[in-house]
Amino acid sequence: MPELPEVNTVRNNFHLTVLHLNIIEVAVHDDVILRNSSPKQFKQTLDGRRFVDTYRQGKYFFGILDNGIHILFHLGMTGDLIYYFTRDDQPKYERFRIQFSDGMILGYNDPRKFSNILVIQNLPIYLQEIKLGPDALVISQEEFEAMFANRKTSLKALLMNQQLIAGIGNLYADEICYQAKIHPASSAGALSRRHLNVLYKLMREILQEACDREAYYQIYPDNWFWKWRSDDTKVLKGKGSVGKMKIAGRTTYFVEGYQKLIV
DNA sequence: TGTGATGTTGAATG
DNA sequence: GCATTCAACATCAC
Repeated sequence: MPELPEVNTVRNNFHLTVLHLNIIEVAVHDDVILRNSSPKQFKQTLDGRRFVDTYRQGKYFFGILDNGIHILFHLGMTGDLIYYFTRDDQPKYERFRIQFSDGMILGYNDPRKFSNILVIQNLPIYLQEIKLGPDALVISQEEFEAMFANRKTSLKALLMNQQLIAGIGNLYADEICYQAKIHPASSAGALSRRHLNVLYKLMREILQEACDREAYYQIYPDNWFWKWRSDDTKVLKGKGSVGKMKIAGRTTYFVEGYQKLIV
């Protein structure tokens, strides 16, 4: 689920549903994803409070309580926030739930339990500790271009490095490389100003478009890569065959020939 | 039955 | 200290 557009959508929904509502009950079913608090501490932190605002940087989404404490909801690979009213609708892999004064329940669902739920006293210090880079929709073109200087790593690894630029994961990295017609294994430091210009523009376009469509894949534009990458008999045939390889430890799809390898 | 999965991290290496 | 790579994390679904 969760790269920048997905997390942004989670944030928007959070605003539309539970912001400013009083928290009346918190229940923890599986505490593995609570990385710096016990279930008891977690409950005490939330009980009787309200979320009054949120903050998102890359894939890091924070709910801000009325006493200034931040709760990080990092969704990992499979985390999601589900809203419901009756127990029948409780999601199958709910790890904890927060009930609000209007009866709405926020269920935190995460089959794979790679989520990180943290209680954070001081947001700036935390962000500094994890050295989180600027959000991909906020970073300036100058900052973006400067990241690439003298980098030995691959384009894809750079795009997915959250300490350099926050928000891009495996799927959107492939999409950006495809639309830019640049091979994801290209050497980051070897890209020209022109390449970087195209990459920056496309990165913003793709992420913004995905945010606008609320990360709802089915209504993404037809010419996007993700739709066809597993089916090279169709749209991509005229461009080349779809290649698959591991880059930066992740399965990577690209179109041979069409995406130029720059080294 | 194996394999891979939209992420991060800490250890290991250079 | 910095840059980079990669196994490990825990579990489900095809």
